[in-house]
Amino acid sequence: MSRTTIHDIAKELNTTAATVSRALNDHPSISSATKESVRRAAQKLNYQQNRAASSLRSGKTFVIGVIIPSAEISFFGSVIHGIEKVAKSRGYNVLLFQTNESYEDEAQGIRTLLQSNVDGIIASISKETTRYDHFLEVKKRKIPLILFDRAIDELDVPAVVIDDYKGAYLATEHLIQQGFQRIAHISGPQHIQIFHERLRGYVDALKAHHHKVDGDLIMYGKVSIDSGRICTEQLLNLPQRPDAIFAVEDFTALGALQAIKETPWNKPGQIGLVGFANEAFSAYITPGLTTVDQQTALMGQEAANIFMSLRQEEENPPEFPQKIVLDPVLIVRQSSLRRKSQSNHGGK
Amino acid sequence: MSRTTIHDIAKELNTTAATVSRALNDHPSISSATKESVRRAAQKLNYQQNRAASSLRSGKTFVIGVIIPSAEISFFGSVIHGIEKVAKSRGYNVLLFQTNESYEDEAQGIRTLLQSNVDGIIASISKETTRYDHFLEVKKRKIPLILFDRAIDELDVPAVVIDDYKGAYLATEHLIQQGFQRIAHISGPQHIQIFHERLRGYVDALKAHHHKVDGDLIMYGKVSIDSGRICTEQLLNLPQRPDAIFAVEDFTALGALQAIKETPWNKPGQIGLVGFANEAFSAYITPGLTTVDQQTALMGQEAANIFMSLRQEEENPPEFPQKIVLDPVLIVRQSSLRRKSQSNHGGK
DNA sequence: CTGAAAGCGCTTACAG
DNA sequence: CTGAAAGCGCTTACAG
Repeated sequence: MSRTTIHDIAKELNTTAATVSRALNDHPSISSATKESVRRAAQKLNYQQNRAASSLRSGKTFVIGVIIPSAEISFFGSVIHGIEKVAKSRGYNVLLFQTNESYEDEAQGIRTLLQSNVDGIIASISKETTRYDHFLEVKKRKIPLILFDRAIDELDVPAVVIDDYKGAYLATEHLIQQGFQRIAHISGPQHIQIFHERLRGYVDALKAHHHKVDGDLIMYGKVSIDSGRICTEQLLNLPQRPDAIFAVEDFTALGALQAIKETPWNKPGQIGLVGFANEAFSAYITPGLTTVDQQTALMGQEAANIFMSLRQEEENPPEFPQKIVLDPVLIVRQSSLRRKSQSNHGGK
Repeated sequence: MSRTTIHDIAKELNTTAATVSRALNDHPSISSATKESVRRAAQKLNYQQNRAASSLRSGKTFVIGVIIPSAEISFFGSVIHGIEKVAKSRGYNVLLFQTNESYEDEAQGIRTLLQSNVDGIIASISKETTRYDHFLEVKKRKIPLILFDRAIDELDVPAVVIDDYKGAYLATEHLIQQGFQRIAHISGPQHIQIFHERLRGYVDALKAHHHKVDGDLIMYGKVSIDSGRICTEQLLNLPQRPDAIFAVEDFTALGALQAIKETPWNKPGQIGLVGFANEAFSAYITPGLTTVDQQTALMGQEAANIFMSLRQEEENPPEFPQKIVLDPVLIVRQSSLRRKSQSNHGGK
């Protein structure tokens, strides 16, 4: 009792496999009567196409390979969601590979995806990766490669990123508009581009609103809860202490919040706080954390959309790789509202 | 400049494709000298196996299909992580399909995976699904099917679940041991098995410790933040109000926490609280939420392990499907510690 | 509108 | 230990 093939259907209908294949693929030169009877027979015999055979012959697999550091990180889970959603709607499937931030695993992943003849690869580069030979191999084989979030300009491939500069600008401007006067920033390592961009956005927003940029108010942390706490303690001990803090991302902001809460002279709402990333916890801590949303699911969708458009233009690919820069979205919650009580009363 | 095939390697070495294939697959009857030279030539020519061709001929794809409601839910992201990790270590890849809790999408997913000739399917059933014909089709084709978390006994297939009864028992016992006297439970809809099991665990723990089971202290909520808040307000207005609450899951617990904080007469630490699921936010709210961890990544790993063992025993499959019940892990944080100050001072 | 035939790149039973 | 040959299930250029 082996699987039904197009030959079984052909036999059933006294026709040939070629006709059956064409009918099932809705080939224009097949009469609609034939198509109808083939479809009926296929249904009756419970036929399922063998994709391996189809792709071996046609060269198309309708599979998109996705390479991410870890599906356990909610950011990537969300991006995968967006990618798979678009892929499915266009008849594509997603083959998933995790790198655990390792270069070796990433190179292995690329090899596997090439062996699987994926029609394209969407990837976010591992932290550890500094050589790009595996990605160059993908380019050499003319397989569409799209990067997201952690993009590498040097590779000269399409990418979807978020506008970190603008997100930081919006966050800082919001604090200014709330009336805060001395706004500090806890940044991260400057060799990582996104952190540097956020610092630039902070500085430019201050300048645009004629606020002084004070080097004492800029800390370089290690991007963690502990680091956020430590930097904040130092900031609050300054002779001229800040009245608001923009943290480079939400975990840093969380540490900052803990330090703020422990400060004896602090009253709720006295020190403004904004984070970045809109992590899962940000809405649920007290006070709710104002932050910058990165539109993660949209990022995945746009990456998949670029892939789809590359498929269309296969014969004459665009001269310059497309780069999509997503707009960050400021999410205002209680942590940045000035001198208001933090009671949740009546909140929902 | 098309891709290198085994014929190219054979030509290079004046041998045949058969020998090259055997050498690359480490076939025992090939001399090690031949294997070595084939491998070298393969490397030199940058050969990558064509998996479509291989699996068309051999019938094995080394692909595991995974069906989940959504990768955006951190629980599933974490399970995928576990599955992919084990799969990769054994040379398998993961083909991902999301159902968005829809029966139609789920059936479509199964169809796609069957067409892709996956070697096995690991799935968590959509909330909407009440017919199982698509899963029966998988069984009929003798393709290993493993369910996790949302398992269906009726299908009679292997499954990995968590022991909800035990998790609830541990949570309740912990509150008893902290010295709380009147412990309430906010449950969920009883037609969903996991919620019913948690209620049973709560009741049995009370009984085992000679606590009275008071129907007034058992609420049936809708499993959401709002519902947790509403149920808690009602509980705290009882003439004989509870001094601790075990919530059916962390979002309900979060709502409960909000209600507790707003209660005027409440002092920190006076009302004990435990949740269930160890959601991403649970560690970061104030006070930190004591909860029950579901070992999500382990759940994925175990599901993948079952698949691997089924592969081994392909010829004589086990008579009864294997069921793995994972041990829940109680994570104690501040929300359940009795009459202690909630200061974070010195915490890390 | 349909058929006959070749071939995608592998694997593997059979023969030596 | 290696080779010749068949075949997995499709698709598609060519012919009619």
